Amino acid sequence: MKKERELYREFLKSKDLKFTKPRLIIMEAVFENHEHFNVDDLYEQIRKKHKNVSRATIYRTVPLLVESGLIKQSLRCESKDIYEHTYGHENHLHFICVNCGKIIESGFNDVAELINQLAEKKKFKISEYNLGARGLCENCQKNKEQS
Amino acid sequence: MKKERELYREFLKSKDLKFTKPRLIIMEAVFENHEHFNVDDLYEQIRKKHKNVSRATIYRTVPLLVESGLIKQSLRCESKDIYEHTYGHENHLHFICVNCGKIIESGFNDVAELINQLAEKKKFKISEYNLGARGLCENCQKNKEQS
DNA sequence: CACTTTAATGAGAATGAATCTCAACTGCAC
DNA sequence: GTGCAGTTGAGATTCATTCTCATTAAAGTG
Repeated sequence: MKKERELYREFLKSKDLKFTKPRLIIMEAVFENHEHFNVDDLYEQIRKKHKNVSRATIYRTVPLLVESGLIKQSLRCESKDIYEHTYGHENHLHFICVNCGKIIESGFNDVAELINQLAEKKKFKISEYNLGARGLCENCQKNKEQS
Repeated sequence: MKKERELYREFLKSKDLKFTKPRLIIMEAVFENHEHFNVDDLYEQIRKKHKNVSRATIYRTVPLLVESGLIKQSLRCESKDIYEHTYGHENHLHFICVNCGKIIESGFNDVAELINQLAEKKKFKISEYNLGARGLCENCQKNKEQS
């Protein structure tokens, strides 16, 4: 958390943006818990402690966190944008259960390299990539069988 | 197109759904041109020939085409859901230019297998997966350098 | 520390993609 | 052809996200 905070502060400074209270509160909330979140959940979480941080500010701050490289946008889930931590986390693959919304992660090594090779061939400059699969998690498979 | 149509008809029958004129018009429009589309573009395209097909019907029909396996949902682009053909097309990777919206495709062989292996480990049943990268296409890289 | 400038914030309004409603319509089985 | 359940069109509605604007607060300067 300490390091994230310093990186964030430096990022803001480099962009001539102010290190404000709401921006700090939101950043701390992001790194407090989950590795995946959407703005709505984040808003609820922040509201428990800070009644006066508005949705708009969260929507304005999350893209800053993305630009700073601390988090990245992930696949959508239930028609909401979701985000995940990147700082200190390896690239990974998401298995998203279409029934219960559960997100299962799985590491991989080779895919990143493959993608980079292909991008180079197409002269495409990657800023971010996503790899995700939708389907049913173990539990939901069992439940479906029964019914 | 013939085969798509037959597959679609069979699919509808198997689900006790009717093979209606709007469902045919929409399906034909989908396979007429693009391999990538969003509902808005599809609506405009259909409107040129058929003034009385409504947006709602397109929004209702596209999920049927997905369920039938003829198309699948792809990564979002410019805050709209986009879809791509699957029938007769191999799996591929998308490079999406965040500047001009261009979608560049690239084939791959190994990723699918890797994903399936990982899914099996996690006992996850995949119905569909996506692999996409955002960044800048060749043109937009050049333009950015100049300005 | 007070001052000044300029960006950032909160609250609610606005936007826009996607979904829903419901009366009118149409496949299709008989 | 008849009947009926599933479909449709049009517009209303929803809901995530973005915008507006008056108010507030960083943070450099003297």
